[in-house]
Amino acid sequence: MGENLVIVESPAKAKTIEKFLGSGFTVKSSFGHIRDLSKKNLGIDIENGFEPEYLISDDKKKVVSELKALAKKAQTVWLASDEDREGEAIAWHLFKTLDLKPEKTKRIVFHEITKDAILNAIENPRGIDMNLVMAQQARRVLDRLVGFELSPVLWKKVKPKLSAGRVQSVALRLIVEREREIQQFSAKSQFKVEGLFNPADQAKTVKVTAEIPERFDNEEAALKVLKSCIDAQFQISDIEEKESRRTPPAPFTTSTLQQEASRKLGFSLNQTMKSAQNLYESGYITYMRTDSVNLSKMAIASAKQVITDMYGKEYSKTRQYATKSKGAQEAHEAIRPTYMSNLDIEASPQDKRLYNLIWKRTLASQMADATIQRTQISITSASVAHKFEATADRVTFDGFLKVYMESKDDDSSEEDHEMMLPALTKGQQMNRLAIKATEKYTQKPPRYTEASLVKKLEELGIGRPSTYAPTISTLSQRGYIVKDNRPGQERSYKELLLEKSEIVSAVKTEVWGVEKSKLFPEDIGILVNDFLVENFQKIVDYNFTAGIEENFDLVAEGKLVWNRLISDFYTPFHTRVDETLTISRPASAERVLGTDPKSGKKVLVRLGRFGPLAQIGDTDDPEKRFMSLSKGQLIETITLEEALKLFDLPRVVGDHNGQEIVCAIGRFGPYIRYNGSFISLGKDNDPRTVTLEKCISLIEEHSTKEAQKSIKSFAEEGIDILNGRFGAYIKKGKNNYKIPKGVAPESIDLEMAREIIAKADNGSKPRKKR
DNA sequence: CAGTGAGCGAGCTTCCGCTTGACTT
Repeated sequence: MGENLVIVESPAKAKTIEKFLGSGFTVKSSFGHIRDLSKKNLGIDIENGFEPEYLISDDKKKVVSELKALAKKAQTVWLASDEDREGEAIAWHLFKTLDLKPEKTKRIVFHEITKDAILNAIENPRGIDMNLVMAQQARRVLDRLVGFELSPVLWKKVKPKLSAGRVQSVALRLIVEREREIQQFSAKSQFKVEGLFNPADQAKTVKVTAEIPERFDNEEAALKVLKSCIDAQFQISDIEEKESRRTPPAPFTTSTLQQEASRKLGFSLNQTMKSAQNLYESGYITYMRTDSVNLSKMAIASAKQVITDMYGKEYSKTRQYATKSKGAQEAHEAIRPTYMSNLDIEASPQDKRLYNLIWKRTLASQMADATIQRTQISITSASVAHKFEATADRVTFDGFLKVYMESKDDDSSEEDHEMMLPALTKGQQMNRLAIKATEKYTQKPPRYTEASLVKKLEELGIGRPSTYAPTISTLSQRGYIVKDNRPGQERSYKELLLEKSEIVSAVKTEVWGVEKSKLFPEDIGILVNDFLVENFQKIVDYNFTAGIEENFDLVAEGKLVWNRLISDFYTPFHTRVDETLTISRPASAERVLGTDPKSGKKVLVRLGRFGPLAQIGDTDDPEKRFMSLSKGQLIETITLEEALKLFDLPRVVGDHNGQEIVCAIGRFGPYIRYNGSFISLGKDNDPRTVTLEKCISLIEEHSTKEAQKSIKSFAEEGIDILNGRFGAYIKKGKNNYKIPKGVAPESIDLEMAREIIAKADNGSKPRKKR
């Protein structure tokens, strides 16, 4: 046992550092925070200066007792948690919890996991920075007060089990407000005019496309331009050449990695973080929860080596990047490969793809600028009032573009100039081949993806690398938002085409508004957001976090006392909570849509106990009818026609073997109910129009599948052995039981099945249902 | 698992940020 105990936050880090330090040093991990406020109650003594009551978290008791034993034996304990607010607090909680002696304890920090950095840190220990610890305490207490006072207001005024908080409520607000912007948006159309030309002295196959930069408000204006082109003689009036440079993007932080993995690889936030965790634990990349774009000297040097070897010296350019995001704490390096020379790693295909992305981005960040030659030509005619322009970009030196090109969120960008231009000269005659005017619609604001929401949160300085993905998961779990795909709609647009000397007009159709993996608010999310915006304006203000962060910084600098800050915040906040509880009525979303032409009764939509519903008839009407709203329908936007359509279901389609076939839409989409079982209709069948024949064929398909599902059945006991998604299992009534390892499902007899069931029922308590 | 949408009341729900497993019907 070494005489020195070093404690870091992450076990993977501990393993690496232990190798650098050698004998005499034991390196252990605290697995993050070890103490926190009680989960059961507020955990803050408000009367007594907001004194927090800390408890050792249940899942940390084992770690703490292990560390305590090791600390007792050690000569010196080195607290090596991260150099940021949270890390400093972890060091202090360790100091308190492990009963460390000041004279035997040293606080050290390092930003990169290299031998030099760590040895240097050991040479330069310091004490625990109590101002920074108190800044963290202020952050923690404020978040607890907001979360644990605001959430109960929602339970009383909206619905139980809901939640609100400094971070999640702002994230929700962004999504709800964007949805409203989209709904209020009305697309306008304008005409774009493009021409296709052939340089007079070149082969007929040589063509140049050019566009009039202005847009035309209506068809008449576009037609006028086309008419003026009929007999026009065109020539090149101007050629301009410009050289521009492009610089590579900075190395990855958590947020930019999430964005690029989403855009380039189609990964969700959780997929990205899972893969990154795997890569980190295997030692392939540096720490994946970081807001820093900094690279270690060693990383920069080895990137330079790899670039020079692979592409030549002219491709290398070493660069230091500066973090510009608000509230960054920079305890770690950027996310990069641990060894740049590691091109190929052993990992799952998904992990490999992410690694490859990180490798390329890191390498590119140390490469030369790309130089781009932009050629812009103008084609004009004395008889046409507008000029046509064409732009072509030619990469004269690819530089970093050899390995990496950053993607954009907005995929409909018209900024590509990938077109090649033939050799042209000023004054050259251009034969006009065709001129086309196309009606173009303005684009609605884009819905957020998980990744673009993270980008926005980071810009606002809200949330941290470790919480971006969990925050969005929480919003989903509460039913506030849903990640969904939505089909597009068709719309028509006009096109005018001039060829030879005739203008032909046509109406064409395009599909627009297709949404893939976008975040949509649900009715309950809209209701909660509106309630918070109305009653707690300050908390959901986009600048609230930024303002409070400035105060936390003052605490960290010793210029402000932490509980003074909390008290100034809490007094008005708590008053507002009390007022809202006593004064305001329960929040409900209800909209009257009109009257049902069949019954003459009122049609309304509202939020019921099981979600949004449409209702025909007043609440006191004993014959009132209910239907749940379908996926994608919102109380705020549903029309009377759409609501009435819901009542076409359930629909009796017909009879089969003397049993009724009924179609309806449930929680999991459209289904058939037949003979007591539910059969999915799938996405392609509309329950309102599906034929009897189709239903019967689906029922038969379903029953053959069911037959294959069963391995064995002990009907008299109600026990079945079935094939499921995760392999064979035993089912009795509504409960499922795992088959022990090594037991062939076919070999189970009734006796064995009973035993397995009895064992499971007596054993550990059933897991809490989420 | 998809049918529900009364009402009473006890007991519970909930935050943000650090960190990994355990476990999956």
